Amino acid sequence: MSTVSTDRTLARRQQVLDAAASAFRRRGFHAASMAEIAKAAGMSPGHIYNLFQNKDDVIAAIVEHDCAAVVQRIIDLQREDDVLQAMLAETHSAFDDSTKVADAALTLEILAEASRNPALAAVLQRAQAQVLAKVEDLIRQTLGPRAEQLPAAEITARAMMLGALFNGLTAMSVRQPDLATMGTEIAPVMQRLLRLLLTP
Amino acid sequence: MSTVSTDRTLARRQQVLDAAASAFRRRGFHAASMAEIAKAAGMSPGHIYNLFQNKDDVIAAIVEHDCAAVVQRIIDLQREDDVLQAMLAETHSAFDDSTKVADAALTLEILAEASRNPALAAVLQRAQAQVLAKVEDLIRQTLGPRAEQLPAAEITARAMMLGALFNGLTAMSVRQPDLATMGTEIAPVMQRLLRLLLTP
Amino acid sequence: MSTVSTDRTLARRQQVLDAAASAFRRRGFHAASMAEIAKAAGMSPGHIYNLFQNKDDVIAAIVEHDCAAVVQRIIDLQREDDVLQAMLAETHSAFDDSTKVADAALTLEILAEASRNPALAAVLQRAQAQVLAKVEDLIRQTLGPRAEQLPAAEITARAMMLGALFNGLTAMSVRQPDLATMGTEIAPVMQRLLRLLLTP
Amino acid sequence: MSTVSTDRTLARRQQVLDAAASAFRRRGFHAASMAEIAKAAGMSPGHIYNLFQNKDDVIAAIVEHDCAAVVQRIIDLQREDDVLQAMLAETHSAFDDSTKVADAALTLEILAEASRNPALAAVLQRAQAQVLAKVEDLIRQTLGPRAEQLPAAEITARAMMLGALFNGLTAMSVRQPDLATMGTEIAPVMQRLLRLLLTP
DNA sequence: GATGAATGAGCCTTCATTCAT
DNA sequence: AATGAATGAAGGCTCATTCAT
Repeated sequence: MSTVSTDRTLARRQQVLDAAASAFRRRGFHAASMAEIAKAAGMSPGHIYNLFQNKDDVIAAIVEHDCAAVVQRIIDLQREDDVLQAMLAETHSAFDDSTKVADAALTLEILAEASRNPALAAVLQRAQAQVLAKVEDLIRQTLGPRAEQLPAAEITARAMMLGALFNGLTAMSVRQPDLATMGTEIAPVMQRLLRLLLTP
Repeated sequence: MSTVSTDRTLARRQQVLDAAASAFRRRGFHAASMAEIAKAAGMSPGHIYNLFQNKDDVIAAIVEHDCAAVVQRIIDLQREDDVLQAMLAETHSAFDDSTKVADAALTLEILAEASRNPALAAVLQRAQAQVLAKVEDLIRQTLGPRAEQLPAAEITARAMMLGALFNGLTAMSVRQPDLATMGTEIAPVMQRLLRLLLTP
Repeated sequence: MSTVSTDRTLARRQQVLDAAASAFRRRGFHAASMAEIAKAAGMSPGHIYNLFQNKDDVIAAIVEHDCAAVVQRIIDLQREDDVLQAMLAETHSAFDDSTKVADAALTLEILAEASRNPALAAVLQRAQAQVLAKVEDLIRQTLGPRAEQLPAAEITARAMMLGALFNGLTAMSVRQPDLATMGTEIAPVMQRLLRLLLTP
Repeated sequence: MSTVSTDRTLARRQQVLDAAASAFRRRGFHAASMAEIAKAAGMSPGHIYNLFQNKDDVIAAIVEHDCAAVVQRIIDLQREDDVLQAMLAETHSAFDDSTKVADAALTLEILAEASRNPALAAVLQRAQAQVLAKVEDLIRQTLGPRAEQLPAAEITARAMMLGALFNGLTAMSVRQPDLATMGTEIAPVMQRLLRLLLTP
């Protein structure tokens, strides 16, 4: 593993990440084989080991990449006129959008894996720190001027609970897939919860 | 696989379930081998297959068993004077209690597995239906007489969000294990959320 | 293994033989498990080992039993007015009768097994000696008075070739199952071959 | 499993086929383990699965290879001055040649296997079609000019019975290995049968 | 940089057989 | 005589990883 990263190398890495993300989402982390990923990435299995240390290293890179995507989505959210409404829409798609459901599976598997793999846990925590900071930003924004009256710990706690809420919906989308059927009923309750976390 | 279950057979099954639950919690579902479980259960690998159809069947039995435990915990909760306080205590232990953290890993892995294993998904959904009903009971109780004024769908939605909240905390305990350090800060926010779900 | 054989024991043995023959025919010798046979025979797996030494011993007993059936069929044949026509009918059923086709599979498997299992080979050869003798009888009968003019070795050779012919048809029924479709075309050729072996 | 086959890959495949054929002949299809074959082929068990889909695929390849060998032997036969005499020699070797006897075991086992394994059955039937066609050629040749006067179905029927005869001898070589002792006696009868099938 | 042939440990599962009762 | 719980060796197969080229 050389530390120099030419453009070419970076592009090759990205090919692997794209292929792996797709394979992991489709088949799960354990079920997706390196051979399968290599094929989808248009290179030999051996070469993946020139770009990544091992399979765990690939998933770690994906976690970091996904984290960036989450951060970006929060940034997008900040630009919305009605943040709360936008979040509700997010809630719905967690159950309706099949892509999101597939994502849920991978997210859960990564969390499970991380709870037993310290290296992955470290990556996840670093990523989480970034997301948390961004969510705190968002909350400060929705709070408006009164944000300054609240202690930082309160903001952090709200951000955490917001995270718990969305992660929990991911879990529930597996536990109760038929949720989608009665999805509309959830909105008002979710709305009240969000308001409680986002407004003074 | 006989359908009759003598006391002896039941005890043997339980030995496997205990050994498997421990192994799954310690090493994960995929990493734990049947040989390992058999050894811990004090029997031969082959004999496990006289008691269970296969590895999936073992995890399914564990899911059902865990579901019963959750239902029981809710029943215990209903007997508490201050349900809300008891729930807050539950929240804390999710981060402090190392047993709970180990449980979290298994829970997440089961959810991930279920999202790609229809048989397990079915078991999980059946279990979930029971838990949901019980949580609705609990909510009706905390709502008191005004429960009758709320539509059933509202109660269900609250129960679901309560589930999401606790499942979300499980996920967050992996994402941010250092949460325990600042655990106390979370309590007030959690308390407000719970009150919103449990009171009129 | 006691050497005394009460009526009850004999009956129990027969139950096993019937169950085993059925299972072997249906699933093959290797694929049929002792547990499966025990169930079909209405007894425990363990008890089979009170009646037979092992799985090979069961198949050996079946071979002996089948041999007796073959001998009986030859005796029946001898009573026919037109032996040759009766044999032709036999030829047809080898392809048409699905029971016979299943038998063919077992016969072939037993032969394969015997070629590597000396004990089974011995049983098979003893059985074969009986069948051969009976076929020689049959040939002598069809030859009529002129049988005495032929050397014994000639009769034996004819009997052997008759055996080869029928065993060969068994093999061909696997190699070319579509034979049944054009079965009628074979009759005349078979008839000539049989006449060559059965008449002076 | 790539569809391209380099020389190297082809050679490796052949190593497996040789090792497997030997192991199957020596120990039988079910008794021979992939590990055993891999060792004899000078490679790891895992690598066999880069060259063949599974154990069945290996036996299928052997069947195809053996079929080609049979076809070749028929071609050789066609070049003989006295086809009938050459066939008689073939008959003898079926009992005398220990290689042939070992072959017999494998042949029988393959037939048994095929009768319960549709994929193998398909391979066998395709192979058989080729052999049958070649035998028909041979018969036409021995019939000489009069072949044209016979209907195609008659030729086919003769070819089939010829196949049955040789397959039957294979079976008989297991049923009655002592046949070799009196082998000479069989020749005249066999000769007459062959003449009946090969001449007008 | 890139290949892909090759490894080999390890997994789940089956099943003939035994033995305490 | 009869049970059936229990064994444990063995089997086919997968796959992350390596390394000669």
